[in-house]
Amino acid sequence: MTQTQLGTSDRIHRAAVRLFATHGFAGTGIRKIADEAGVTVASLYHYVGTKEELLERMMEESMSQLLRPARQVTGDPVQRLSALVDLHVRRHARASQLCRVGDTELRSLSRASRARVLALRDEYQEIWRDTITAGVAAGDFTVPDTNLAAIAMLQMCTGVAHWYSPRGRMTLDQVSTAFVTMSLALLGGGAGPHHPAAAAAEGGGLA
Amino acid sequence: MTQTQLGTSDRIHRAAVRLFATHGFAGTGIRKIADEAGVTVASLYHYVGTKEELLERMMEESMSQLLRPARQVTGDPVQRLSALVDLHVRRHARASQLCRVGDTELRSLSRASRARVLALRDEYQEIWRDTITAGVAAGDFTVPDTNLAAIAMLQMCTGVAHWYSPRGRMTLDQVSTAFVTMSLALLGGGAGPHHPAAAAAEGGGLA
Amino acid sequence: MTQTQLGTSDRIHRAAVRLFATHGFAGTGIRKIADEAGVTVASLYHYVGTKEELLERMMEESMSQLLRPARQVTGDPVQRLSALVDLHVRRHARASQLCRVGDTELRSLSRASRARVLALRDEYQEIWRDTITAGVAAGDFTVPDTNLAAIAMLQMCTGVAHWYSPRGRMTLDQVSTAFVTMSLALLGGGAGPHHPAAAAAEGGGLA
Amino acid sequence: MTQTQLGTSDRIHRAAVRLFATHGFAGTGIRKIADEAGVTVASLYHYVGTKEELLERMMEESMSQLLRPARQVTGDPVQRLSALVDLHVRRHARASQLCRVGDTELRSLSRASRARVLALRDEYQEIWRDTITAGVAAGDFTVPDTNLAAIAMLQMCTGVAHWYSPRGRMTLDQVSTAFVTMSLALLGGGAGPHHPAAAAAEGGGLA
DNA sequence: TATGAATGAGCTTTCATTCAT
DNA sequence: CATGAATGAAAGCTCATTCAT
Repeated sequence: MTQTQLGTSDRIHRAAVRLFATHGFAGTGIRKIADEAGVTVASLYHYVGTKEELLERMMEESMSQLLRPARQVTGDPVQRLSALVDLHVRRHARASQLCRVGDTELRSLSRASRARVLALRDEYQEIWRDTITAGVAAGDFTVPDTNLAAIAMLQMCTGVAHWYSPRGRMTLDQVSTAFVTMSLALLGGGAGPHHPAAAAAEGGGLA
Repeated sequence: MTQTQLGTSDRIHRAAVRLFATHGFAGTGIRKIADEAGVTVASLYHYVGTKEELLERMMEESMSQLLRPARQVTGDPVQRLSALVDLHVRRHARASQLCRVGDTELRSLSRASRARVLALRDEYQEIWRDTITAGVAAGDFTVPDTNLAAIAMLQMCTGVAHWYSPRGRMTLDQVSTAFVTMSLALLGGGAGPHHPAAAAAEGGGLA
Repeated sequence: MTQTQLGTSDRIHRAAVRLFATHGFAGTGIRKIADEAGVTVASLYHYVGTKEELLERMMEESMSQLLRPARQVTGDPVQRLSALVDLHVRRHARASQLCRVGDTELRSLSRASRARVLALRDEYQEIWRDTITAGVAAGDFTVPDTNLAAIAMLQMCTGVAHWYSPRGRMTLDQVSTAFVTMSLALLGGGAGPHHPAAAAAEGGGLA
Repeated sequence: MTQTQLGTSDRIHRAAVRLFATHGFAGTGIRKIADEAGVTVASLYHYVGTKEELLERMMEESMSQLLRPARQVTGDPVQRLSALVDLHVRRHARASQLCRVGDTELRSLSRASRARVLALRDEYQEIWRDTITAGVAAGDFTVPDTNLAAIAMLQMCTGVAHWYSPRGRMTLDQVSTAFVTMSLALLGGGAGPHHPAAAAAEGGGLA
């Protein structure tokens, strides 16, 4: 019910995401996209413009949908870090194809739009870095190097997009919980009761 | 001075690695490879077979140079895990282009050679998994899920190939040490004195 | 005047027939076909598929246009044989280029479509063989070997495609009559009044 | 015993004949010829020169080995015609590959050497025509058109190269006899005792 | 809104040939 | 004698894109 009768433009975008994720931007022809979306090539150009424009929109969407919720994370460093991991993991599991494209195809963007996407990414990483820095300052975390830890954890959580399947061995909740646990461990803090899902499930108390 | 007079075949392969890493397999034309290597297109075909054969050789080399030393890691679980992280990080820092290709271009291989590379990769991951399992059994590690931990750590260490630069803020030794520390933390074990580089540095080994 | 405004696809096919007949399939480049047809190479591919598909269509058309009328030949063996020779000679004179391609380029077909064309050819030859066999049974023909005679006569009549010209010494009617005469002689029957053209000319048929 | 230790040049020529006959001149690469002959490409050039030179020698050999014995045929028209058919059929059966190349690849020759080969072919056809003309004058043959008969019969006999196999249903003697019989029938003369093989077998009398 | 037609530039690969050793 | 190396040209085919209708 949420989305009946997908619009033509959306159909094209979905097809493109699927194909870019599977074969890469350079490895995907617009003919294949049009076929997959069930439109003619000329129609494709009518709706979405250039192949690169398709990618640009995809990349910016990919990054901003990660960034927007991250901006609103609040709480103490442990809570914030947990929330960031949770958001990142869930999004990379649920929108894995889009996330994979976002991760891989920076190189395929024009200089101008690469800069735009990089700015978003930098802001996103900054949020992670700041959280860790705050946690270290508060004595919650102990890491060899703040920046390194941020990058390492981001990479670790991003990997989810490559293997998660809703039909897999673990539920998404379990996966997310595990990643929060591992992340907090990595940061030298105990794997406390701070997992957002757990918190939500419990009813919120610190316990 | 270390390597004078690179052979033509090697020059081609280096050029291909560089370009595949930067623009992807599909995004790289053989003309560009030939140009970069300083040979004509026809000469390129005299030395290497198809563009895909170029990739195949690259991928298999990439995986086996990771696998070979990993097979010979010994010691208790903590030592072994530390050594695996060290090897992985160092290789991804030193041969970052090749490693990036190895990571990204599985999709560009034919079914047959993809299977061959995947077999190597599976063996490699198995070594990590086994080490973690052993560490858990020995009481050294505590993880939410062994398999998940292995994948997560691999992903985390692989990321090094994307940002490490010899002219960066940290030396490779520092980077490696930091990753070992974070890995052991993630596994719930203390960051003891087991880092190979550290061990070598303090214990007064041969060199 | 007979055919105004040839379609693009037809222009391409005609050009291909002309060139394949003259230089052979392997000796003809698609660039030359496109030039000859007055289109760009890319346009050529918009209309026809592969170069091989061009040949396939040509070969099947070549054989079926020979086979279709042959299937409907009726009368006593002498009449039927005369009609077969007449049809074969006329077609090889009128569509000489297509027939030459049909004769020469079986080797250039893929296994699959070669089989398809060979099936048509076999059926065609079977009609000739059956006619001769019937004539022998009826006492009209005397040949050393039925199969040999069929092949020999086919080859003989096929040759017309190599030398006939509408501006030559003999009219097509004369050529056809001569081949019917020689064929019946070869078969040991008199060159009676059974030539289709002759019959039409004398008997005062419809036209 | 007749030919042990084939010379390199001969090996190359045989390979070329085989391949040209099967795939055509334009469809055969020199690399394949070299491979088939077991030499390097450079060696091939050392021994036989250009691909076109290879074809030229082949074509001229093909025609002159047909022409030379034909020049020496003697006897009355029936005997001569019978001998010509016998020679043509036997050669096209025994050297079928070379004959097929000779028949098909005139188009692949340069203008100059095509002229040379055509001169030989014209002389050869002239012998056939003269024989038929003489037979007609002598009252032995009756044909609608001398030239047409010559061409038709040549084409008919040439066909042998396309289907004869030493492991086939009929011996070469039988095939040749049948073609002589059919030829004489075509020419309106009885299938008398003039077949060369038969004559040789009998001991020569007219009977 | 929708599409068939059209195209220049590019793709990967093979071609016949030469030449230094 | 023999060969690996090298090459410009051409092969068949696909590319992303435009445009008239």
